[in-house]
Amino acid sequence: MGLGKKATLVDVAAAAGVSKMTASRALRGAADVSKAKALKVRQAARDIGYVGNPLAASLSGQRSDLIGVVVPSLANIVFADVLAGVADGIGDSGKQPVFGVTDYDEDKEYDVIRNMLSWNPVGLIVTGLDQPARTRALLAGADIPIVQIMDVDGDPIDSCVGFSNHMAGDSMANALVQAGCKRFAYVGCGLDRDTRAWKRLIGFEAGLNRAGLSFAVRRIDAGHSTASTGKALTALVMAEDPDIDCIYYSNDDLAVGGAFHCMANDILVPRRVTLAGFNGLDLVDALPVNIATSRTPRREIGKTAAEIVLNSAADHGGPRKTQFDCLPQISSKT
Amino acid sequence: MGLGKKATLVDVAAAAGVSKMTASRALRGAADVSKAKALKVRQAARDIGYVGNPLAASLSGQRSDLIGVVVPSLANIVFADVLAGVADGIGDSGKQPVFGVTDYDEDKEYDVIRNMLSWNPVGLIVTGLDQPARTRALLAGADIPIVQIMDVDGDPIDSCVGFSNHMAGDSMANALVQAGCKRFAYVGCGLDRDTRAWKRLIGFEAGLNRAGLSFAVRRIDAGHSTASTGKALTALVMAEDPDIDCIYYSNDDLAVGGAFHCMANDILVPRRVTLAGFNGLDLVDALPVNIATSRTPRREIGKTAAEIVLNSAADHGGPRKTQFDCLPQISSKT
DNA sequence: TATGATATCGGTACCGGTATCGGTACCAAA
DNA sequence: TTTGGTACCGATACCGGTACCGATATCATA
Repeated sequence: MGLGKKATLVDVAAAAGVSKMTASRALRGAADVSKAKALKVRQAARDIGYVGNPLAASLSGQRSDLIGVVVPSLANIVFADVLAGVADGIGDSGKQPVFGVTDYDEDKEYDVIRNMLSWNPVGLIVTGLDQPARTRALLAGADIPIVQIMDVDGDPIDSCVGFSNHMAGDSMANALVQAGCKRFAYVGCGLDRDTRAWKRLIGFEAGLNRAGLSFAVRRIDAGHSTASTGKALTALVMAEDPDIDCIYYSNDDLAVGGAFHCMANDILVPRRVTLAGFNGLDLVDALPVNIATSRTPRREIGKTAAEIVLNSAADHGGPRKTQFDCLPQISSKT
Repeated sequence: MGLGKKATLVDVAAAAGVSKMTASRALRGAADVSKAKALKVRQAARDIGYVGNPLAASLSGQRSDLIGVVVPSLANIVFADVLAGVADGIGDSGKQPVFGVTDYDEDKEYDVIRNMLSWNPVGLIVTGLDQPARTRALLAGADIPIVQIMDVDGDPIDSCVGFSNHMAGDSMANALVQAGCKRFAYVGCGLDRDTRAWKRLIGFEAGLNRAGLSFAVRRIDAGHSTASTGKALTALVMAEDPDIDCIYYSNDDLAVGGAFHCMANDILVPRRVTLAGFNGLDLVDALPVNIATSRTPRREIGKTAAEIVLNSAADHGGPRKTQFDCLPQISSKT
């Protein structure tokens, strides 16, 4: 198995006939190394297959090339897109993303962040703006760039990039009222944990209120946001109040389930009932019926966040705040 | 920001009035420490908020508490489930999972694995059995447990846990033939990269051949496996050969798109045409029409893989191979 | 020729832990 | 009292890099 020890920097140095220190500098592309020796070192490194030990480098240099990314869940495609965006933004900068998942659990989030911090990354990207105080303190205490994403409704610790969930809900309500919807229901899952979905709900209600309306039915469930639960909850809601002509869901997964319920029961969408979700999943585009949604710029968010981390080494211009739009996409009832 | 230096082991040791070494032992719960001092050390650590530096520990101890997990994509819920299973299997063992994504790219896979190895993890879980030679060499050279997952059709480097894609395809073909399907089409995406999907196709064809049948149409596309592409490709296939009465997809995402196409065009499923996917997504259960699928034990796979890594420290009983079943789920045409 | 500046290098001291091994202290057996 | 064993503890040497600073060589300028 482990055929001999791995090559270290001293091996490279020996092979190149220079000191360990010069080898280190050459490999890192630092200045103050003559072209000739730099070349020789790189050659030697390649010859003996030197890989480098990030552990030692980080321990010594106080900094690693890691960028921590903390998301609440991987079961939601949305965050996969965010991660892809981050990878995009990192590009070939030599940095490397590491992921942490919190399952929407504050304690787990704290642990994950603390753990990430102990690997002294160059920066941290965390989902959401509403961490509890001790987590905020932890984040604020680490003097590396912190970028909070997916939300701008609140007080960022450092930088933040996202969209306003409140406004997204509000403008969706407007659009639906404009489209002629009269009797509204809400279906959501896991709102106790997901403060962003909660903000959308509040925003939506604000929009309704402004039009003199309010929810006829509100069904907030503890289950997972899946098509199955969306289907089941939709059945419940429509049984409870058959006159409902619009249902707003906390996200597209549930809304798709609602669409399935309608299809299975020959309820015309959107003519008879309008369904509105959130995120703008690809799935929604393919659906045989039209349901409303708001496309979230998740990939762009990930990319921008990564760029902020990368740049904040250079520009010490303090925190940056980037806000994207998140407008409703909706087809008329006809 | 960075208020003073972080507490280190020597601080703890000083506070507890013992040597650095004793503090280290006490904190790790090692033997050879008196109850009294161990208690004092732990107390001191808590008092000054000592966190510990995994970088230093790994560098010194030759071993970190990381478990690397390499998956091809996060855009596919399947791997999110695998990751969840891994987290499950790790439990509170103190180990920590780190993820790497390859995008089905061999070079990227090599890089990701090499990088992970350099953090000397306790073990590696990688997707698939068909890595190119240099990647296999890399893996084999690292003397830590390697667990290859999601596939058993081939020659594992060390341990492996998964199911037979070949058999899954074969038995699905059988089931569909039994159900009365006569004229078959295949729709798949990214087969050049995803060798497991390829194996399913081969297995499926073997099953068909045994029944004296073969594909009337085969549509292999380079796009991504999404409902949208599934929908589009289904339209193409059915236009090309209107007599098709069964379509096998490389996975559920595409199959769901196919279902959407049929719903939008009033094509009865499964009466007129039977659709078969792969993975057993939750989405499929909620769908208003019945489509066939094979439920993959992805969560169990992740969990088992993690357990193998965890245990292989103890039992040096060599590689383990765990094979799950992956049987077709299909409803009759009536 | 002496002097100072500039470009390159190497020695050494860490970074924050862990492994190793050589003491002590203490108690039972000889 | 001596001997031997056990339980516990600490000094020291690393792990594999990087930061810092002093040393050397070369070359232009005085």
